[in-house]
Amino acid sequence: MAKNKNTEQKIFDAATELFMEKGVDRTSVRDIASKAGINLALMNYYFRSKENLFDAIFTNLVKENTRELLKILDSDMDLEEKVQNYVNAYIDILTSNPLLVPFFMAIIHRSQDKITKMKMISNLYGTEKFSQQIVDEGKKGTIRRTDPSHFFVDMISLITFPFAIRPLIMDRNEMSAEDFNLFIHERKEHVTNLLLKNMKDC
Amino acid sequence: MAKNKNTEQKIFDAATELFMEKGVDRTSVRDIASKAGINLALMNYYFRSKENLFDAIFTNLVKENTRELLKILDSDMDLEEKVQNYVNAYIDILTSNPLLVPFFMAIIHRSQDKITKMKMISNLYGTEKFSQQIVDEGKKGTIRRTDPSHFFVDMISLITFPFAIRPLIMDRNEMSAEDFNLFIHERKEHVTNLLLKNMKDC
DNA sequence: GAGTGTTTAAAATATAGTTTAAAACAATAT
DNA sequence: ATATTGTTTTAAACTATATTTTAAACACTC
Repeated sequence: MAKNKNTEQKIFDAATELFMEKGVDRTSVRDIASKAGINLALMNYYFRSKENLFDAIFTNLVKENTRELLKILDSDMDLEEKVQNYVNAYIDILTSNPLLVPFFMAIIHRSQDKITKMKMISNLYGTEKFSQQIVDEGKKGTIRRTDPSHFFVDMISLITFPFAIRPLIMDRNEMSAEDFNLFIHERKEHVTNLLLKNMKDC
Repeated sequence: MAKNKNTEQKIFDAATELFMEKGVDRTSVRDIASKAGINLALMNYYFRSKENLFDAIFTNLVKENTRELLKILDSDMDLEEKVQNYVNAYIDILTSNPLLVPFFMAIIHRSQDKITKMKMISNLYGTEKFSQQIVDEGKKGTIRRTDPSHFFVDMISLITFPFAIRPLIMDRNEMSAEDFNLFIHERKEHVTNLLLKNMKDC
């Protein structure tokens, strides 16, 4: 840990951790200040309010975690390779930060009014190009005709949902954090197969 | 005697709505009182505390919404019919109360410590009997050998996740609430097919 | 050492959940 | 019909904590 991180960054980091762990509403600015080792009022000095700080953190998290995924969707790989890459990359991202999904879920539920936030997560979603590719390959006959919106929802559901219910899965199957990661790792191939098999006629 | 049942129920109902809509932590007891049209102190009179009220509501919601699903899983249908019934029943329940999933997600994230709550949701999960059935039919050769825990996660993910991101789906595809219901209705068959097809060799 | 940006301490607001004490009510026994 | 009792409701107070604002202290640069 770099020891002279500037104060703004310390606040930002501490808040990020706390928001993800305990949820925005159960994190007080005192918690943030004390975790960052700074005075209470500094949060206000750097980010006018808690809500503002939250916005900054949220925007940052979305940017950090979508770039790679969108690049894959927009690339020129064929569908099969693309799905495979997307699933792997997405699961890798989430494995290295298992709280990302519950955090986003909470935000969707929490700030339905704030369309802006919605739009940002929404971009995690399929691009036009990807949808078109599914339609095209359906017409060409390389794959079964598939509704892109259902396909996309399937894919995201299968990838992300296990992280949303991670505590339940771990509890029920008596898994450690490592066990869970193993389980999730298995899902890379499992989900890819499930999705691709469904696209093929048979 | 009739009147007090009324008040208690009014509090219970108002709180249920608010908790599901805005989340537990963003709902104040004053909100509840005003929505229920009762005095602030009555909440404490009937349910000792907000957390207590929350527990009561939560327990009730779980009970209400799992009974039918567990009955299906424990029934003597063959696997194919069972999956079909489960998917349909689950989607019907969620369609008639689209906030159920986000609410449960929030709880999982919110009260990871409270094991009891975990266990309750956990029972939404596959029963032993169902898992065994998957293993058995795999051995018999009626279906491909399938890992029950992955299968179950797949099934729940595909059913419930769309509700967790409902605002996003609606926003992105410019859907009204009705459109969304239609989309979800389509998923009954879609998800069933996806799951069943994957269990067959081909 | 004046001026700048940064940090601290403390006061002022605001809102949360909970508790109290007494009034209003309903049912029943006198 | 009235007094007694237990239940339900009310308004206000209490306690705790969250958030925002203000002003002063510090430290660095020019």
